Amino acid sequence: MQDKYNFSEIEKKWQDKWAQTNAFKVTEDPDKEKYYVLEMFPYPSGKLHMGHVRNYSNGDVIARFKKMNGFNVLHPMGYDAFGLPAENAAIQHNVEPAEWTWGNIAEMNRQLRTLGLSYDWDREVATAHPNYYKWMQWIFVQFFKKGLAYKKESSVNWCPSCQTVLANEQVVDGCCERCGSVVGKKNLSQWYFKITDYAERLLSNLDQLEGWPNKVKIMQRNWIGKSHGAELTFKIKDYDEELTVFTTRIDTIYGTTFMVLAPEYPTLMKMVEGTEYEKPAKEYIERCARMNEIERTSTTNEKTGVFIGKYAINPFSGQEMPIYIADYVIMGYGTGAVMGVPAHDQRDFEFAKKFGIDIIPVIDVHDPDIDLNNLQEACAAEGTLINSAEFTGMDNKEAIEKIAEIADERGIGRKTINYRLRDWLISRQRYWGTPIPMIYCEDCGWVPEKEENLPVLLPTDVEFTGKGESPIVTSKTFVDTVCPVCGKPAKREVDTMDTFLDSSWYFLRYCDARNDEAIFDKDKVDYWMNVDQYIGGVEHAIMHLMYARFFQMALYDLGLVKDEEPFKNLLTQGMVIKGYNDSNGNYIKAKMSKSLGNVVGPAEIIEKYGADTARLFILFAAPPERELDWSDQGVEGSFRFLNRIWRLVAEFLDKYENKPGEYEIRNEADKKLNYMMNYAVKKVTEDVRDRFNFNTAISAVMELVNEMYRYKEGDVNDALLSTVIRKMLILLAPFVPHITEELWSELGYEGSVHEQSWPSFDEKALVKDEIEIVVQINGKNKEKIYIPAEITRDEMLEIAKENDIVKGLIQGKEVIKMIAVPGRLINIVVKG
RNA sequence: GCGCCUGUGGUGGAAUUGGCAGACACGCUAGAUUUAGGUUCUAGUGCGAGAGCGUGGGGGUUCAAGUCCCUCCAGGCGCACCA
Repeated sequence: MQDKYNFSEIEKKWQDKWAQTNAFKVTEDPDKEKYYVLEMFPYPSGKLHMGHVRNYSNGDVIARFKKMNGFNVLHPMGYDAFGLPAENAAIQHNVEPAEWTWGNIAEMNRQLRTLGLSYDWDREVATAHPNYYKWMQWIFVQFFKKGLAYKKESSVNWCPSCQTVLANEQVVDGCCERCGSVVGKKNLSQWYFKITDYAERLLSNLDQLEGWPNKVKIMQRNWIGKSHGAELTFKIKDYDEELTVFTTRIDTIYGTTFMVLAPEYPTLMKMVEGTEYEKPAKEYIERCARMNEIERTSTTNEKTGVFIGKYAINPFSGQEMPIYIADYVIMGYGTGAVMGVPAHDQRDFEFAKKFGIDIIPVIDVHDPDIDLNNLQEACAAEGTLINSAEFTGMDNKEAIEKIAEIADERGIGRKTINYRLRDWLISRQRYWGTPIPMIYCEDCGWVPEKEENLPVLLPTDVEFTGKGESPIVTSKTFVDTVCPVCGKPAKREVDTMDTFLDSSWYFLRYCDARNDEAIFDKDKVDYWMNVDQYIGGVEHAIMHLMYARFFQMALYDLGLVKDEEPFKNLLTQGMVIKGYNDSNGNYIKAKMSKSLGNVVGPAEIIEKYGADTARLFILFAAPPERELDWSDQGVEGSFRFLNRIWRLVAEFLDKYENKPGEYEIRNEADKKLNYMMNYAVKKVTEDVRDRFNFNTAISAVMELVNEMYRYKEGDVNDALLSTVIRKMLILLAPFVPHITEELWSELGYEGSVHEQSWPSFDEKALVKDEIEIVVQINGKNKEKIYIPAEITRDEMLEIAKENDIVKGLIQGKEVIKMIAVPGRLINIVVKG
């Protein structure tokens, strides 16, 4: 055996071998328990970064561990291959998006293989491949037929830089999630998915997702934004229209002194038409329309608005209340109309102050610090109703129920629920995406392409200008077609789908990735789904993870899958960060990024130390959910540990014969090593299986290796040492697959270390005869005593009291209490 | 503003059920090996001269608190004029 740990040679050798033998191919096996482990698939940018390496290393440990524990493991990989960068490459470098994408995928495949990951490559998918997007279009058609896809014109988020619309979820702080440009508004006719039909299920199912991090569930709950309240209808004085508002505080109805409509309120202009209020209203609405999302939603803005000359009638008090337009009311939430209760809502309070509207307190909050008749700010607390006719004196929670009930009886309102979640806008004015398989016919309207004609292929005769509409309109072959229903000339939809659709069901396609006849075979999906362990970054907490849940539910309703939820357990891994010195020389830790110059590429680490070292460092430096602080010195340390193992095995083979099996425990040294070995097996098993604490699992093996180094300097029991080495290699195999495979073969073992079953541990070896017990006096550590392990509480205390140091410390003092915790400590409480 | 998370040596982190704080690793110090550097090996390494003191600060519960409760501070994340 070579003295030197020649990682590059070893890693290449085994990667080739695994590829040739298709080592990680799996098929359905009803006799075995299945385990589906999935890492979020990458966008094929062409270059792997450390975040990818961390993601896939985590998944690979779990996959290999589960396989060694007897599970039939599905561990696939693929590419989220549609998207804007390919199109930008086309504009900037004049390369076809397809060519650019397939080239990147080939390059990423090569890089992924250098990491030694246990994927079943036969199941690889790429969403930009017609074999994949054919079924994406098929799903769209099913959704359309079920009424889940519809087209409507409305004011949408428009990114002026990407030249496309964005979903609500893709607007972050008023800016485009992708490019950071300030998002504007535009009226366009676009395709939507009715995700709001699923709001309640998306919300309530979260409770069943016990294997999901709380943080993600809370974020989804907030995003869905369920709000209990009531709708209430107001008549308008001398005008034949009613206004309906949504409110969570119908108990404050007697404190309502004005009404506010959103600038986009549909019948607004009709209300002011031909009156003196038409001009100011129009000006105000236009001013709002010009504002971008940031200006519009800034909470620091002073309230603005204009009176429209009409009065609503409070259905309970009969009072006439002026109606205003104000931009603090949003058309997208509730009804776009709000009842103004300045005494008990801060925004209404500010508005009322500015416009000199009455502030009538109707809830007594029983707080001596608050003067209800001279409020300095709105008071939103619970309390007792005042100034509220027959409801005065009622508890406000009771009043919420009662008033809604009466409104219902009178036919002017009812209890209702509102969600913040909006329907999902899925059209994109882009080329490099799945074509929406819809056709517009003058007579038949929007009709889907016939299923036998799918896929609707992306045309290749297009020009990439980067301006305005979808580049597909420039195709001479795509747009004109015939109506699938009546056969008359018709036009195809030129927009493509949001790429988040592609990634909302790829985990299902992996179950049967090469099926040309159907989206997938139901038996196969029923066997593999759900995903037992999903792993990815927390940045996907809302969009991807909610869209995928929506798809799964909709497909469930179509009878295509057997569960409503796709991902049983979710692991959200932390970012990879690295310290750097900023322009002032301060040391700052931040996410690896090109602009900060604190990037370490996987390729350079693999070249210098090998994939096993890169994996080991990443797995050892922090538990998966935390941020990972990149440290070049830490990488050196991991490399050192692998060299240490290499030398240990080399020296062993030099001196002894490898003969694992029966061995005798001859002395204390044997016993200690045997203990450490069993302890490591127990620790690694439990840390990986129950907690994904890979860092502490690795540290347990490090302790074992340290013990082996001590042990080999003494009287060596070669059968025992052979066994320890064998088990150590198996324990490390999921983390560092190449070096363990090489050493396995050097030791003369048949087959692959990765085919071995996971070792068990001997409980008996973990029982110690004598244990160390801490003796505390008044809770302070004073002495350590060694006592037999099997001993009663009373015997423990006797031994402690006989100890000279303890005796001295309690002499002349009154012993008040003695506490003995078997196996841990003794605490003697004394006075005086 | 609301919601959530995190604060432990010089550094990354450990302490799983309230029971020896600092496992393991990095770094550092000394020594050995080496012509030298590197590698490797050995010993030491929370602070303090010491009794002691130590898990962001303050308070509490308990025989016992990194862990439970209250409160404040700092950093991070999410949502945000959501009626």
